Amino acid sequence: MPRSGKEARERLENAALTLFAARGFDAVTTAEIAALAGVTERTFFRHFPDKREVLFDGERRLTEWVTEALTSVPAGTAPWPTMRRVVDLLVPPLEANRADGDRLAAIAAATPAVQERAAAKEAHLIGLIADQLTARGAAPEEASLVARTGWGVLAHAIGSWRRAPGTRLQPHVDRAFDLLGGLVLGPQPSS
Amino acid sequence: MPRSGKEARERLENAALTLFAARGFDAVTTAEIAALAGVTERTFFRHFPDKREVLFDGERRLTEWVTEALTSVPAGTAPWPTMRRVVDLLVPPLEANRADGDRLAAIAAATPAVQERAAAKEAHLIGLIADQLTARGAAPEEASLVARTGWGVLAHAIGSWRRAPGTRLQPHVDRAFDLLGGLVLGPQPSS
DNA sequence: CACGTAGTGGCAGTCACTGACACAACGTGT
DNA sequence: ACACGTTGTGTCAGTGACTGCCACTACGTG
Repeated sequence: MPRSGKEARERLENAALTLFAARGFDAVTTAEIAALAGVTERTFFRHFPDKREVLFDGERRLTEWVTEALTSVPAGTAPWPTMRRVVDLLVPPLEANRADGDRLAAIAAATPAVQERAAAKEAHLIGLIADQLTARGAAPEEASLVARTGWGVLAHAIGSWRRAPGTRLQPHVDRAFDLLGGLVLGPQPSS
Repeated sequence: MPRSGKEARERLENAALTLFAARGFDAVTTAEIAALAGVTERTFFRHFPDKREVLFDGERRLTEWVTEALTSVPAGTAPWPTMRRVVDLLVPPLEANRADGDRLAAIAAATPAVQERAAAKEAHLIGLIADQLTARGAAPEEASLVARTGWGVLAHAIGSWRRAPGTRLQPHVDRAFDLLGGLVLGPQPSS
């Protein structure tokens, strides 16, 4: 009885998150998720390519935020300032969806398989940023390094933000960028 | 008939690499690998926790190289110069084992599951470096950022090294570090 | 009211991976 | 020479993620 197709997908997602929260990712079977959502296991795999992907449904927006941030930066801006601006633009949506991020981080911390998927998504996103920077005129080599480093700074900032409850993300981002600048400049290697 | 236990493991690894090279990772079953190695499928899983891990057996040495490099840096050295030195020390072993790295990269490029595992291993290694930097007296926040960024530079250098056949790794590393320094310094953001 | 389409159920099957038990090869001590 | 613990292995049954195939049912459109 296909009401709209999207309803089933949402029921599946809710069922999965509920069960994962209650018993952990590994102790839940896809059949159970489907049963709680009122559909068949087969239908689960019609909406999600695999069991882990249910957790990353909200992360699709992250890609959109990144793309939107990139297009909003004036053309002609150099790669590194562009990346810095993109990170700043990502702060508001990330703060607004902290709950989702925390939930995913909690499950990932307890589930290697989920951790792997998260790491792969991150790597993929870095590649996407590098491609878009290149499309904006940056040298490919430079774009890749900027994307890696800039995202690394953001990821680091998010990490310390998560470990400091009650704080805002932006200061962590600023501190991380400042720290990076100080490191690369400060202790000048003699070689 | 346990000759030494290690023999079987090596036969399994060779069998797996042979089959993967011939037909691709996904088209090979663990039963086939075991059969070619002259053992049972069960024995395969006694030597390797899962199918993908056969590919990363050589990567165990990477962790050792990193640890050795870190311990060889004189105590008291600041985090960022330490990281820079570690990367330099990793160049020789990485160059010596380029074939292994290329083989793994080729399979990973064609197999998402292997790519995921590689990304996860990289993330884990970054965490390990951060921990060891912290143990050497660095502030945890600084250690984490240094490990992320330094490894990012190395990964980027390895990437361009792979795309430039016949070149040495060290120049790519030097160029990446210089490029990073120029970026962070050069175009000073007005904000 | 016929008709194409999208979403679903049902089913059989593959494959990665695990637990439990029994057995064979070795090393060691007596 | 013999008992014994250890280690590596074979065998078997089982779970669970994931897929292909076919039939069916709701729905929108003309």
